[in-house]
Amino acid sequence: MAKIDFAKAPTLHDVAKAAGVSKGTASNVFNRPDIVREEVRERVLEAAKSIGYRGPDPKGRMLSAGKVNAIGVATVEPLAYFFADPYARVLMAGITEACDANGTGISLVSAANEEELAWNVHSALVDGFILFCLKGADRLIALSRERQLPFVALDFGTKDDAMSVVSIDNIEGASRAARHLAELGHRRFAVLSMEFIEGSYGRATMERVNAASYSTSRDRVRGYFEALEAFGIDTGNVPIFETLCDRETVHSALEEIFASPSPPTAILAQSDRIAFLALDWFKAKGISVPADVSIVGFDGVPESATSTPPLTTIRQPIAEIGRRAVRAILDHAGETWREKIDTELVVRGSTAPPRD
Amino acid sequence: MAKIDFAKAPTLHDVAKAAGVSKGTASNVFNRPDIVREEVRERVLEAAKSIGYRGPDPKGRMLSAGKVNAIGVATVEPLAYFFADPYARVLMAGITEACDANGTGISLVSAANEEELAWNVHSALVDGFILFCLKGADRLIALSRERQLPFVALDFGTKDDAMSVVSIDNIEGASRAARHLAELGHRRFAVLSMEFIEGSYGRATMERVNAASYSTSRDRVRGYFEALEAFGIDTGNVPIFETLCDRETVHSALEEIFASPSPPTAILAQSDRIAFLALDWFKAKGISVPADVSIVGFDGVPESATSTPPLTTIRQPIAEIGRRAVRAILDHAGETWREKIDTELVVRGSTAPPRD
DNA sequence: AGCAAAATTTGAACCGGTTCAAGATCTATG
DNA sequence: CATAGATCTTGAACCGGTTCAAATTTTGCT
Repeated sequence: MAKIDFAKAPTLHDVAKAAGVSKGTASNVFNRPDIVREEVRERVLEAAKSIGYRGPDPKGRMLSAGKVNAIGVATVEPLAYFFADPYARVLMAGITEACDANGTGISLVSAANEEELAWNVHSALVDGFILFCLKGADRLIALSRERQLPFVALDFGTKDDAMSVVSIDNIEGASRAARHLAELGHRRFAVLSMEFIEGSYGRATMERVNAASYSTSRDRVRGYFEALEAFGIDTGNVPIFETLCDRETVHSALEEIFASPSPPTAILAQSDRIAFLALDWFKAKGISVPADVSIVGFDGVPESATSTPPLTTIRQPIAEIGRRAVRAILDHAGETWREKIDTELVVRGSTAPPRD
Repeated sequence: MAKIDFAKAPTLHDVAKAAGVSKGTASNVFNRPDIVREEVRERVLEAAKSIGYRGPDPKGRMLSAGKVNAIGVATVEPLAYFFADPYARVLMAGITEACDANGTGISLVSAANEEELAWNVHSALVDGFILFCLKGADRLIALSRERQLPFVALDFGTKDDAMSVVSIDNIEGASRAARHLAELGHRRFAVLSMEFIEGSYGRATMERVNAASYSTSRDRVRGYFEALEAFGIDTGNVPIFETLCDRETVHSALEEIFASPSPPTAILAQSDRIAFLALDWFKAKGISVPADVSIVGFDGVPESATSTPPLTTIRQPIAEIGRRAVRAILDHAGETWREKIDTELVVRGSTAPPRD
């Protein structure tokens, strides 16, 4: 195995010396060749070639430029999350697209444990962060603040105004979902929500909803109820079940919901993932969707188009969110940029009028 | 919108001045706090806090350290490819896992057009590259060489010895596939290959195979034939069809293959993707797999487990390849590191004895 | 108190470039 | 031929840290 000595790489200074010019001129040869006399330019280029210099090292350029031309996408999940989760993937597609168009690089920063995350956020070579907030958003935000770089949080409801955010209108989206079902004639509902408070699940009261630390879940409930009330439905009777978006909590919520003497004919699921888990449960129980019960999801991940049945859902323009986040960093670094993007109801096969 | 002035961020120098110590001491406070007298340490920390200094800027650290603690994953596809392609995703999962474990960051570098790619490779702030070679591998390799950083190419057959490579044994893997079919009793085969030469497709002669610029395709053919010959099968009669891994070229190859008076009972597909396209075609034609014809893929992407029927395939340890590539950069920078990883036959539902 | 060893702190050099005011050289014109 | 103006080149300052030999301060002991 030939050992190559990467350390001895020649520097601009070496080139300048070899060509008998100043460092400044040598620098110009590579960055503004037009202002250097042709003869000198060629001499420098030749010298560079002869000593094996391939152009300015980005490390040096970066320091003096003060920027690295890359943005970091940060999350609390392990790095692999970016490539595994459907929502994350579509989002990243949008982010990468916008970065590509701008010649900006992307660094993935994350870490399973708190300490490493702090280090990673503090030491990432980036010009700004896009915070992919799931759990642990607060920590992530605090760390980003410390880093004193522009950052934008994604779709994360927070009361914190002093922060850039690109998000969707959860209330509006949720109310679209509920309105759709109500218009189909449904009158008995149940809500399958994401966590209101980290780690909690089970039947939730409206107090808990209002005390939510995750405003996304809270807003979606509000949106649902707003629409239902417009149809004269007593939302006090609509059960809300908090889940961890996993099989166990979703299924046990459904057990409880359908143990009722007058079970709902329509389910409002706060995410597609929850909806898919519900579809599994219905299938296992021999409950037919949408004949026996309708369900609408939220997010509009690609899989929602191909599930059985295809899922009626509220589509977030996920990729667009990614693109806008990049633009927010690139074009609005330094300001507090807040932007809300519209959602869209996508009617597919999981909703139909109630059996009556 | 409050405009925050990110430019005025205080530097280590400011802190030192404010605390009345030298820059060197201030630096030590953050990097080797133990060697600084407690009283001084606290004075510096206090000064830092009071002027809003949050710790050393990684840009500066990086320059003097000479390394950035991140590796670049480069490909010629647009960035979004990393999040879209199943093979890429599994690979990235492996890469990220290894990086995570090492506290190393990941930068994605790519570009659709040649010029930008060159710029991106030259200016990426990384300590080394993993080259995700698909098309355009040569350019990518040339660029990486120029950058004079350690790099390792992935699963890319090349005659070039002066380069680190982590790859699988294509000959061995392919021969496993063929042997499996031969052992089931098949005697009439056809090969659906990937490109031998960029952009070409259609029936291929053995000359073309041997002249392949993509050695992966070539080696797989060699592996197939090696195994078949061991069963006394005359490989001269086994048709090889080069495809672009897309619907059109795969389907037209199959049209031609099955137009024969004695069509094959077994198909050797050089990638799962090709195999999936073939499954589509068989389904459309009412040809039953594996009753009428058997097919084995190559790669073992996750989808192969859930296709209809589930695909018998040669599983590459894709994630492991990613992990090893990271280790190669991290542990063997500077040497020419070459490593071959074993494949594994995964028997599922797309192969059965021939109808006879 | 006196002195050597141990513990800290300093200051300059360096990492690899970019930038720009000032100086040097060249060109064109009267 | 002199000179203003245009064109190049230089050299020093700067980007934000780290490092280490040398200088300084403390500490431990007699």
